[in-house]
Amino acid sequence: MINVEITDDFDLEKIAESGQCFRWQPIEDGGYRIIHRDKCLCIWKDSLESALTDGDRSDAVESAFADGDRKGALGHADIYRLDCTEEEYRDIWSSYLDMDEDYRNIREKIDPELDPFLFEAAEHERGIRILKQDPWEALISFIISQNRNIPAIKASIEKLCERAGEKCFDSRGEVYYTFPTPAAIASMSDELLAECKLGYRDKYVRRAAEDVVNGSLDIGLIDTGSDDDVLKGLTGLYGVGKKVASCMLLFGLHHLNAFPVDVWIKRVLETEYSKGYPFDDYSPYNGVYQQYMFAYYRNRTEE
DNA sequence: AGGCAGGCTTTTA
DNA sequence: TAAAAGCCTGCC
Repeated sequence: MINVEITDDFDLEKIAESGQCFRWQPIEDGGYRIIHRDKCLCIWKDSLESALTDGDRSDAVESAFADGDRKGALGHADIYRLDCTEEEYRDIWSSYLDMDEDYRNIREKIDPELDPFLFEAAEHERGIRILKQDPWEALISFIISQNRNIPAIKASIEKLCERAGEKCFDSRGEVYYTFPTPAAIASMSDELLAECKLGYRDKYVRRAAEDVVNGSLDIGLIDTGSDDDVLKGLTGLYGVGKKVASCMLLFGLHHLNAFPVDVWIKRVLETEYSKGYPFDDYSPYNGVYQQYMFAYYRNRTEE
């Protein structure tokens, strides 16, 4: 168990509810269990007070930033408790959580006078980050996502993992399943795949898995060339249109300028930006702002 | 070539 | 019953 000090925008619940990841699970004491590749992390936000009284803080706390001490001294800092080693945090989780990116800086580029809607959205959704998820998992997850709401997506993905993923145990002894490899999905029977309730998308998922197994799709080589080239390559896949390809770009390949347009964002563009959206002004962070608007508009209209 | 209608599985609200 | 982080096919 380690403590990590985070000074940048970072909100576990907002990330979990943002719709970019589908396997973050709320656990006891307001924490979350995160599965990434074959690893599992339990993370809790601690109050600064409890961390201070909990033994020697200076030894226990690892700064999330190279200049964390300076930022921590100026602004506020939060302490998080993670059930991993310092090495695992440095090598895996800090990268997965995109801790090298300064989201506060990205957020503060928004001019409240020029773009009050985006400013309001970003203020409201402050704490969202763009995770560096496994590309294969992101591709399949967003193929599954099409024409379904988020609870339904989560249910299908969890069923898929239970049936074809690897069974593991977290630090609390709870079971978790890894996201299935292409080979594991390709070898599923029709009956087993049908149990995941993918509907008409099951053939897309199976095809993607088969394409990787037979070598016609190399996930490691997808991200080569210009953004347009990568997008073109992705939309060539069966069941992958512009929207799913954009999600793969943003959430699987971490192109922060990718801008997925789904039914919610379409409404935002129609109602709030009928005279056009200034993509050029927001490059290369269009995808980050998209996440603020997506979450904000969705939360607001679901009230 | 590019656009549009219709169909598609199942869950959620 | 309509809508859901859409896409494919067939047709024009």
